[in-house]
Order: sequence, then C-alpha cells, then structure tokens
Amino acid sequence: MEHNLRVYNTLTRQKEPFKTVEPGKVGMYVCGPTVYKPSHLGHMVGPVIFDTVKRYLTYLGYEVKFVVNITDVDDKLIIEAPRQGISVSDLAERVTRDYVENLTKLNVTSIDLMPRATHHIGDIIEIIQGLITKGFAYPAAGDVYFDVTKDDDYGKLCNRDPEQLEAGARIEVSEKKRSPGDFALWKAAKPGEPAWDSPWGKGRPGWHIECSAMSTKLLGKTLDIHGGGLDLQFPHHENELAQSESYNGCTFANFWMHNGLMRIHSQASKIKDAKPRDDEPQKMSKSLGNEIVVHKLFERGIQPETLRFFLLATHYRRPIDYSEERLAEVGRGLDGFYRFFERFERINNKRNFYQPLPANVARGAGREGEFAVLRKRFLEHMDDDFNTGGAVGVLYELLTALNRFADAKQLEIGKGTADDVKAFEDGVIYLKELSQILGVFEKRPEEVKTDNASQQLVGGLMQLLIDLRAEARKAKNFALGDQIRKRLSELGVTLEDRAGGTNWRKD
RNA sequence: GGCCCCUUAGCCAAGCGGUAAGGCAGUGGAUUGCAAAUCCGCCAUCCCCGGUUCGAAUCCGGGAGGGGCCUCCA
Repeated sequence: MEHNLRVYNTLTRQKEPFKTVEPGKVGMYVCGPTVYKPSHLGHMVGPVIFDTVKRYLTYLGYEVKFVVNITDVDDKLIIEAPRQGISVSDLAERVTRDYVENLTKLNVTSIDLMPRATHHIGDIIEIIQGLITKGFAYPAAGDVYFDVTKDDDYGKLCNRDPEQLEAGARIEVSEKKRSPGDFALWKAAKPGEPAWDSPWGKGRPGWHIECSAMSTKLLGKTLDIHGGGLDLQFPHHENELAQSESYNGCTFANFWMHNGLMRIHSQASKIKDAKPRDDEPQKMSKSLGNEIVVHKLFERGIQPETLRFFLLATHYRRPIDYSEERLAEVGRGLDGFYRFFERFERINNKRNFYQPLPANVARGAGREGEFAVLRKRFLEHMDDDFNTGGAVGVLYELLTALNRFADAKQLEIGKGTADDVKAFEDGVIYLKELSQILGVFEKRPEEVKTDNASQQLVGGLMQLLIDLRAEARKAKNFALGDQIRKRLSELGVTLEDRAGGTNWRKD
C-alpha cells in the first residue's frame, strides 16, 4: 500500500509511519460510552474523529473494521436505574439508542460493530481465568484482581510507576487488594445487582476487562489502532493494555490515538456554585455537571453538520472549547459552501450537487491545475496525522478558487467554453471527493419542516412577489422594488438579484 | 507531590528549522439602480528571557500562564 500517512502514537509520543499487522487491513477499536446518561458533546468527539480516520484509511485503500464498544454494566448504571425506576438493561437500552441516534445525525456511519459488555460475559470470564492461571491475577473473596506487580512493564503507556500509585493514596482502598494499584477484573455481586455465574461466584465484570475481551474477540490479539478520549489513558487504557498483553503475550495495539477533550467555560453552563475561577474552560463531563446534552442541541435547531464541521476544524489531539458563539461562527462559514452548491446547480441544472460521485472518478488524475494542487494539499494534511484542521482550510481555498473561476468565466450566464465547464466540473468533483473524506456535504441540509402543500404555496407566493418586483424595477420604480425586498428581509427572507433572475433564501 | 500536554492577529485555527494556511468579525475596492451573493486588497513576527544555528513560531534551558491524568469520565 502506497501512502505517506503518519500517525501520532501515544505510546511513543511521536508520529510514526502508519503500518498494519496484516497488509491492506486495519482493525480499529475505540472506547465508547458507559450508557447511564444521555450523550453530551464530549462523547461525539471521538466517534466523529475516528469515523473520519476510517474514511481516510478507506480512501487510501485499506479495508477497515471499526469497533466501538458499549459498556452496559457498571456501578453508574446500577445507581441510576432505580432512580428512574427501570431495570439496568432498560436504562442501557434507552441510553444506547440516544447515543446511536446522535451518531447517525452527525453522519458517523462507518462503525461496523457495537458490542455490549453483557453479551460477552463468557469471553470475559475466559480471560480472567487465563490471567489467574498465568499468575497475573488472584481471586479474593468473590472478587478477582489484576496484580500490577506481576506485570513488568505496567505503566508504559502513561509513564506510571506502580510504586508511586501508593503515594497518591487516592485509589480505592480495599483490604482485598495485595497492592494499591491492583484493579478489579471481577466484582462480587451484592444482593439485587445484575450478576452472572462465574468460577468465583455470582458477580459482574470490572471496568477495563470488557474492552480486552471484545477487542480480542472481534479484531484479534493485536489491534492496529486503539482510540479513545485523552481522559481514558489512565487508568482505563493502561489497564486494558496490561491485561491483554499479559493474557495474549503479544502487543495489544500498535497505534494508540487519543482525542482531546471538549471544554466549556463554566459561566456558559448552568452550574450554580461555580468555582472561583469560573472564567477558565474546564473539561465537559457528567461528573462536573457542565455537559451540553447532544439531543437537546439538535432539538434547538443546531444543524448536525455544523457540529461535525466544528469538531473537525481543530486538530483532534487538541482540546476544543465549546460556545454558542463559536458554533454560530462555524455555521456562517458553512453558509458559503451551501451557497456555492446552489450556484453549481444553477450553472449545471442537470446535476444535483448531492448526487453520489460518478464511479469512474480517476483519483489523482487531472492536470496540475489550481484545483488539483489544492486537492493535493488537502491530502497532505490528512497524511500528517489526520490534520483535519489544515484540510478544512484547504477546502475553503478550493471553494474560493471555484467561485473565482465561475466569476471569471461567467459560467452562470452560459458564457464559458466547453473546456471551461469541464474544468469547473472537475474542480467540483474534487470538492465532493474531499468532502466525503470529512463526512460532510453528503446530503442537503435539513429543510424547515413544513408539509408539501405549504411549501408549494410559499414557493408560488415568493414567485409572485419576485415577478411583481421585477415589473416595478423594469418600470424604474425602485422605491416599490426596494420596499418589497425590505419587507421580505424583515421576515427573514433575502433576495439575490443575478443575471439569470432573482433567487430567494430563508435564513 | 508525580506523569502528560498546550500558549500563533479582536475571536477560532494550520504550521514540526528556511523567513506566518484558512475561517469568523472588521475595513477599502470591483460588481449592482441600490442591495444580497461573489471576487480582489488590507488586517500578526508567533507568552517572556537566554542558548544552538547561516537561519527558529518551529530545537535546547529557564520563567509565566493554562489544561488533562494520578478517583467515575469520550
């Protein structure tokens, strides 16, 4: 496979040339949510990033298997379910549905499997038993713990020294543990808790082990990419790594990718007792209670595509500060693209911009024209550790270049030569090709929900007003023409006079 | 206390040793009857102080400020 892709690896703290275990194939595992509360914006960062990662790898020719797990049994669920008066499994089901709906809206379509922890209890028990047999774990009164002192390179992902874990003394205290850094693989059930039979009695899996079990089961012993939020590095990923490598005796993941965290200024959130320095951004998290719930954002009319673009406009390893203003700003930037797509359809009314790409698009073909150069720069950014921020910048340059070209050749009034039109269409095809890598502009933005009859009526009335205004302007009665435009503007309708006629647009 | 990471224009942001992409906002112009849309122009020397180098936003050292993890967390 020929490419120049380099990927930053948390394990080595540097960018490395991307390689895979099996030629042409990629196994990618990303940690999904513990499903006890509706997803907030922070939960969307990883999926959008890794969806884009998969899109790019697929673009390069890889066959990618992308797994996102759902942790559906955990203390958090056990506490939350009774509060809502429902069972743990119903809670899990409800929250998972919310998660998936949000992902779908954000055009995260590339996930192949979403395994649930509770569907893999057998696999989990098998690994725990294996770890006990190999001497890496020990049962203790119905629990089972991983013994970090038996794992020579424990802490290698995060530079964590097991000795110093004691010094912290903030770790869960348990007299069952041999040393403070040990963590639970299996937890004995208290009465009324969800429980499964095991060699150590009724209980449930600890956190971390489900990921080791499901990733091995579904993707094999060595993952090409393991992803997740920066906050999962320790202890979650460190422990996953320790378990898996101790059990399988081989490298767990070749590339560890961690996305930056969504932050929010507490003033912008609804926290009552904000901390003294409430002007500094903080991580968005359920436990801090400052989260922006995704489905509420959609209910308020935020376009999913605006959100996706917002997430991709920054490099994935950096934190992103959320604010309403920022979202509105991104939306304004996006408008330029939507207007261009309409322009394209005016120029070539045979084609709908959102139609799929022709299958015969020859990638990398084409002259060293301006559009082709920009396309190349876009791909170079993606090769550089999936630098979507840089790529988005180039997409804007391509947009400007296309508008400039259409202006210069007066394509809108049919003045361009056949060659001009061809060159323009090639450029548009590049734009579509690159947009698809980012997972944007694949379908027309949602129209305001009105029934068909109303829409037709509005269209008819608008045409009536436009025609009347055209007559007034023809008669040089600009005062009347301007009045019509002004009154419409007050209603949120903008008129655009062009050579080919007048367009209208609702804000 | 330990371990990571960040600091670029009014705001967001790319940049990974060769003399600052892009977006939003602002502003001047082309176009327009006037607008809208579009295009063109203007708008930073990169937190501070040292050092390495012919050359540093980019490397090294120190300082200041901020974030994350060490406890559930995407």
